Amino acid sequence: MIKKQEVIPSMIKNQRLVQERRQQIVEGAVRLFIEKGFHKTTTREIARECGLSIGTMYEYIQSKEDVLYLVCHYIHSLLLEKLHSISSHHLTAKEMLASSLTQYFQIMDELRPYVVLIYQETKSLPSEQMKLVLAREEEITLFFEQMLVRGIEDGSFQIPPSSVRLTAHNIVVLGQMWAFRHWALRKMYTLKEYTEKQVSLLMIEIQGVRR
Amino acid sequence: MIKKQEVIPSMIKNQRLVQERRQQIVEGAVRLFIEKGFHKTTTREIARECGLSIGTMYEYIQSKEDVLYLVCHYIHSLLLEKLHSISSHHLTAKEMLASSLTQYFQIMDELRPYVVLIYQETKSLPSEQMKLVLAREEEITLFFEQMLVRGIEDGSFQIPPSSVRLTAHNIVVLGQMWAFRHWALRKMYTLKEYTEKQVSLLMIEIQGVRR
Amino acid sequence: MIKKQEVIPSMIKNQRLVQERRQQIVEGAVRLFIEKGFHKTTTREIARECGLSIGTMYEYIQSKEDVLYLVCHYIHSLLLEKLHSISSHHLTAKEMLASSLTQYFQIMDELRPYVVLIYQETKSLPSEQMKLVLAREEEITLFFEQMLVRGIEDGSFQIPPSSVRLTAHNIVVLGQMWAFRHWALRKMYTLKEYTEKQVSLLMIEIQGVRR
Amino acid sequence: MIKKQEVIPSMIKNQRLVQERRQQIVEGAVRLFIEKGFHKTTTREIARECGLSIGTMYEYIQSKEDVLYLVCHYIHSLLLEKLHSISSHHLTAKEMLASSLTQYFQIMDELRPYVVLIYQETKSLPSEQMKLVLAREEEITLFFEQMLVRGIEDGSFQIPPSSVRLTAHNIVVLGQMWAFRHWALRKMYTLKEYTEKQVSLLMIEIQGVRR
DNA sequence: AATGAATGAGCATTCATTCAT
DNA sequence: CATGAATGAATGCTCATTCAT
Repeated sequence: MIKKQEVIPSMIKNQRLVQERRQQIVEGAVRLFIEKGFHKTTTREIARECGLSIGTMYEYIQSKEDVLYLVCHYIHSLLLEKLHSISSHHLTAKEMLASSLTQYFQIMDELRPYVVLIYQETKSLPSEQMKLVLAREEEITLFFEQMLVRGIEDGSFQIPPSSVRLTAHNIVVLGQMWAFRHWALRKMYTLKEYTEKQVSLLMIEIQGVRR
Repeated sequence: MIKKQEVIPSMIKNQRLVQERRQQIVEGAVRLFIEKGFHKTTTREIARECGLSIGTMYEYIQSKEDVLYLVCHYIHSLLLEKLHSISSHHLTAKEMLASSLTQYFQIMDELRPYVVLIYQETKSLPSEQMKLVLAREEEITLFFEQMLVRGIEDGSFQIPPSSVRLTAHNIVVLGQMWAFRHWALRKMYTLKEYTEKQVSLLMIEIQGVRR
Repeated sequence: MIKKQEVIPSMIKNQRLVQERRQQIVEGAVRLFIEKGFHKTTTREIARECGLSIGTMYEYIQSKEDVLYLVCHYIHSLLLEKLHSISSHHLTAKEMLASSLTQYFQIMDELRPYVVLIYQETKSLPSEQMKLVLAREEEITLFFEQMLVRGIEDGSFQIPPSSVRLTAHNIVVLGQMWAFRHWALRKMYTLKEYTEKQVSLLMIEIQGVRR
Repeated sequence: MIKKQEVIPSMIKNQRLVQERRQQIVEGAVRLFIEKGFHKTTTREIARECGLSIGTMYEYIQSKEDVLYLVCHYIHSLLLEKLHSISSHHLTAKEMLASSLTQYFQIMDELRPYVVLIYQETKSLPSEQMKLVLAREEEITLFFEQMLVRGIEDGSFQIPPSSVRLTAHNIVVLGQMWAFRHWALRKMYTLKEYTEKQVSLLMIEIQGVRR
């Protein structure tokens, strides 16, 4: 599911090296993109930041947009990895979901600048790569959707089938919201407070009261 | 509330002319920004699109970022105007809110590209202007917050005071979500379905079940 | 016939200025192209040579290839202009042709570097512009073709119709040859000697001996 | 006469290997140069096309210009080889020349893209190598010059000594013209027609009518 | 002898902004 | 007030060549 679908060609043959150098590039670029945005970051800056010469960097990518794609891919990988490592050895489906949500909100807090970056720069990708990134974004939704489906199947949740996906979207968005509205939310709530309130709301939605 | 807080100096004295020309600029720019984004739009294109010469345009702004600020300001004006014109001659606070939410979702649908633009380009503003734009964004939240407060005061809603603002944020975000996740949501829901489900969820939140 | 078919768009509105500046560009570029060839000349060098800033130069052209096109166009204009100003107030068609040939060879000598440039760089043009340049090249052939036709019509020349165009091509090429084989020819012949011999040969061809 | 005048140093000692690899390089490069020109072909492309690594290729050349020189040398070798293999077991000098001319025109047709390449890219050679290439070009002229001299000596041809070399040049150029003016000539003549007309013209020149 | 990763000077081109008219 | 020609620093990207392995 988190398959590394590398669509970007490289001039370099040694695949191990390609992986390694691209990791370097991504790590340098992500810092800069967060700090000043994709458009205001120059390829020269990226090269300097990741310790490669401009020429060498271009042996591993084809265009500046490729760097953005690699960065988005990397962020989604981080996110999906953390998501899938969520511990779920709980007894009831309800408990498991609540715990997952809490952990998800925690992740959103940790990756706050990354989440904002994805939100703001995905649109700068060439359409082909944008599609791939959006597909990965949907994977996150799918993660929660499947969790919900399991709860429905064992009778724990009462969400009508037509609402399952929307509920998953709501979960995802209310989590990301902590990142992209942080400028406002932080003035009133701590992560803990925010998490408690939103999880509580989502649990109501999931238990199907009045739906 | 929708006070035109003009922070942008102009070379031109005649204030009526300044208003008029800036409206021209905004209307041209917004089309282009939606189509190709702020960074990929050139000042020349903006001038051409709004029927001014590049020189004349610069008599009314100081930098390209000013245009972005004017555009953001304009979008928020549109939004706030529509929001404040929401009809509210209903009997109960509950009914009034439900109707407002429905109308708000309708507005989000109409202004979809504008909402997305605000989401993606606000970060390109100089920090001073970004603050002003975010303040206007909070005004939208405030609109719903006040509506909730009225409902609480007359006993219709049971939201703990500490959650009022968050609920307002939730309303705003679940509305904007129809715009910025439209690429995924449109595959499953019509605006009507989306509105019904989300309004229903928000009404539960507001009526304070298990909170 | 020497119609200035300007196909190259410019950012500048004032057409007189466009003409003037392009003339500047062409005059600078032609010197450099002759000296070092099209590919080894940089746009910065062209700008410097013609006294424009690089930015200003690009207001009058769209690409480096455009400069090459303008240069080719200019050279053909020079050539065609000189060709059409060939005096031809002679009595017989035969005399007129001989004189024209002599003057044509004289022109080829004067424009030697230009002729070589056209020969070597036309292929670097985008195909659309190459076609236009080749069409102008054919105009030169046409010039002699028409002269031959007139001589045939009044009975002075005995060239079969199917050979008229080839004869015109031969005239043109034997003239250009003085330019592009000059490195070898100059070792043995002066322009005068070369002209006499080739004109004499061409006159035989035209008088149709054994054809 | 077709002596391989190797002026290009190599890192490799084994001369047989040097010959072999350079042949590989030339065969790859000539295809690319014809297709897209010398300047628009990259060394990487040449290496790929000839099946060598870029590093290996550079063991056998010193610069990209060296490849161009090798290519020019190769083309001249092809040309001179074909030229010298022209069958000449005819009786009279006149017949022999006519046959040679016909076969030469045939060769020019076969090698059309090569001839054009030489015409357009020789100027890109460093002057030292350009001289060598031009010397080989003169060898072609010399081939015909010698044929003419033999005809003069046995009384078959009546060309004044001062015109022999020019006549040889004319032969060479009228042959090459079929290649470099093919874009125009092909519209009116087949190779056969072209050959007949030009050979006929050249035979007049050689038989010295009115000279 | 072969390889291919690394280099960075250099290139064509863009574009926000200015300012003389 | 309006115009649009002029500017040049800055940008993304290329590619011939080298050299450690």
